[in-house]
Amino acid sequence: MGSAGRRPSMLQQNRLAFEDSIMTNLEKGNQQPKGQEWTLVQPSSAPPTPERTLPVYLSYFDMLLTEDCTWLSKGLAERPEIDHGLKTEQQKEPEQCPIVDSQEICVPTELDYQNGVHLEERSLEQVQTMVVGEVLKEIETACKLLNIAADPMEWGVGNVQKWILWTEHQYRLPQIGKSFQELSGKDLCSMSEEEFRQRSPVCGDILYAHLDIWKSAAWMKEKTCPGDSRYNGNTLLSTAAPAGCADEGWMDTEADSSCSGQPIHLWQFLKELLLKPHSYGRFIRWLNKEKGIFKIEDSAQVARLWGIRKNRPAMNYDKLSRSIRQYYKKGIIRKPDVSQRLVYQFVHPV
DNA sequence: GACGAGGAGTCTA
DNA sequence: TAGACTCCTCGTC
Repeated sequence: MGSAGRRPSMLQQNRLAFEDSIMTNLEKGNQQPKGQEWTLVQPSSAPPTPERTLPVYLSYFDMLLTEDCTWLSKGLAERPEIDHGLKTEQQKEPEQCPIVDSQEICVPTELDYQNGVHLEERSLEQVQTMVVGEVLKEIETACKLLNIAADPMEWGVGNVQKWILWTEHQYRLPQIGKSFQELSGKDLCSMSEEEFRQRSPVCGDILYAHLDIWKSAAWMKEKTCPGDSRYNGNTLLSTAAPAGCADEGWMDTEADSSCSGQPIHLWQFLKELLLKPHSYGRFIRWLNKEKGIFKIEDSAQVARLWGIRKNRPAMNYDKLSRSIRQYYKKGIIRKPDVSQRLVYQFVHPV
């Protein structure tokens, strides 16, 4: 990767190695477990669901790689007169390259326009960069949700189980947590793919691939200069404040538990879920964000996520709702004026 | 049956 | 000790 004649910096080399790792493992992670069938996920305007995030990324990648990039490079080679048009278009939409330094990755040089191969490489880089950014955001979200470190080497036995439970849930893998009981993050990281397969013949290799993505992300983070934000689609790799601390207005100033380092409260957790409608909108969503009114769409899933977060496998909605009702007295949550089932309201939305 | 409300005891950081 | 978990009863839809 990278244009000829320019020597990549150390940071670039790290980034490229990381991208390779991500792309390789995404393909592995996209495999379906033996005996299970995944429905084909078509790239569409619909937001990725939690269960299908990686397949969606890969579908986008496949589509762009096999169709768009080929068409683009061929077309440009044959019709040099449209080159400038493309350049203008790319400059118009920098948000399509949301992660990396635009000078180095997003904006092709004149030489690139004269060489379709180079352009194809750059298009591939852009797609990879986009995919990597989304994966990093996913990891960041998971870290917040599970309250675990981004680096698997730092995980204790409980954290490993949380991560496995989350991965099972996220990618609809069969239950394999028992096969990896009493393993710390270090133990997990020292295992080979073969050892993963031995512990879980059905999807050990997939779990290994997902772990490798996390390891790669942690490695990249370690190599990245403090404060460098070129990879933080939000903030995973930045030493600045976490993403949730700055965006989305009133919610994050209080709700994001990762900002405070304090044990998370249920009301904070609910706000965190509400903050990620693209991931959890099917489970919990705003009815009226200004008034703080929200509805739990899938009570079992919300309870399950809360149970994972708090390491309470026996959590259910009955218990979760009891905790919510405790907030009535404290003036944190109440039932809306027009009471509806599974609908609650934050007392102080602003 | 699922959900909502609330009492009361227990656990845990 | 506060907050959350757990179990329980009772009422409503």
